Amino acid sequence: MTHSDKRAYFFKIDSTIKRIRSFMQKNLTDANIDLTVDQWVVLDHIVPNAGISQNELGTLICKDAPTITRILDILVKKELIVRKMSDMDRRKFILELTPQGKELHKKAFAIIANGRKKSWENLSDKDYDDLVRIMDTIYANVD
Amino acid sequence: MTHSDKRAYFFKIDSTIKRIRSFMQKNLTDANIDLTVDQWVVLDHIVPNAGISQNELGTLICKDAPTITRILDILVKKELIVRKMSDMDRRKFILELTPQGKELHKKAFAIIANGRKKSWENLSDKDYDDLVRIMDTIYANVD
DNA sequence: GTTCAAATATTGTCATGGCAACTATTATTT
DNA sequence: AAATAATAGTTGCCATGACAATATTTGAAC
Repeated sequence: MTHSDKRAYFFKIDSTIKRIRSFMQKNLTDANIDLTVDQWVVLDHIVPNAGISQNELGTLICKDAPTITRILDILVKKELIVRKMSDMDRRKFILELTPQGKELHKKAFAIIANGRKKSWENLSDKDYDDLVRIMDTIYANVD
Repeated sequence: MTHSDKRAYFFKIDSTIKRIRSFMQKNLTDANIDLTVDQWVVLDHIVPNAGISQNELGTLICKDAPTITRILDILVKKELIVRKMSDMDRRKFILELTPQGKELHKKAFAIIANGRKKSWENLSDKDYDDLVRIMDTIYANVD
């Protein structure tokens, strides 16, 4: 890798991820879905993990505890999820989607899936494997 | 690309970039350099572009005008850069590093260069080319 | 030359992210 | 059992990012 290449790679990834986020956000907004991309990520990870705690959710989606708290506050206010006290451990909350939450998740999923498809056009399965390997390698290098 | 792969790629990139940023930040902080990663990026792009305007800088590093304004406010307060009025166009500022700014940039550069090297271990030139191509393709897809 | 449109920068609001401090609860140690 | 440590979650502060609104200045149209 040349010197100038080394300079650019953080910035390259950073600007691309910002652009993808903005694209996904626009798709959601255009579909009249009142969710940010991060709120979507949270919703989408509660669905297959009903009853998950806030900490577990944070670990799962790489967000720290304060960020989880604040996103959940918003989702509760929007009546998309509920925090239930855990009987086992009264420090914990049990997270679940409301009926409206499930409905909105379903609607948003179609939009997001379409966005993922469009954003990956002209790229192959091997590209995907390479991307994952490169991301995982960097992740391990900076751990 | 399989369904489950499609689901994961935004999140994969997002969490990796967060980790890289945190790694670079720790390197700076450990070296007693009072700069955030984004403040570093701004400084580092004024150096080879002395006299650049705020808008041009924003375009260069993919940050919007308000973000540039606020990061520059901080850098001015830290006495690392100065905003000079443009004689050609009184709407514009001309950005330059102070002597302290140049000194800190030099010190930070060594830290960042080392971090880049470490973060890219076990990856090849071809990996870099692939990463850039994939990022550019996605960027174009969502444009 | 005045009017209108565009460009530059700033400010405001809200969402997210990192960090530290804090409360409440549970687990461990003795 | 009491003291201590660890865990779960919240709140505060500041930096960044997206978006909208604004002021100032410049450029274009007439």
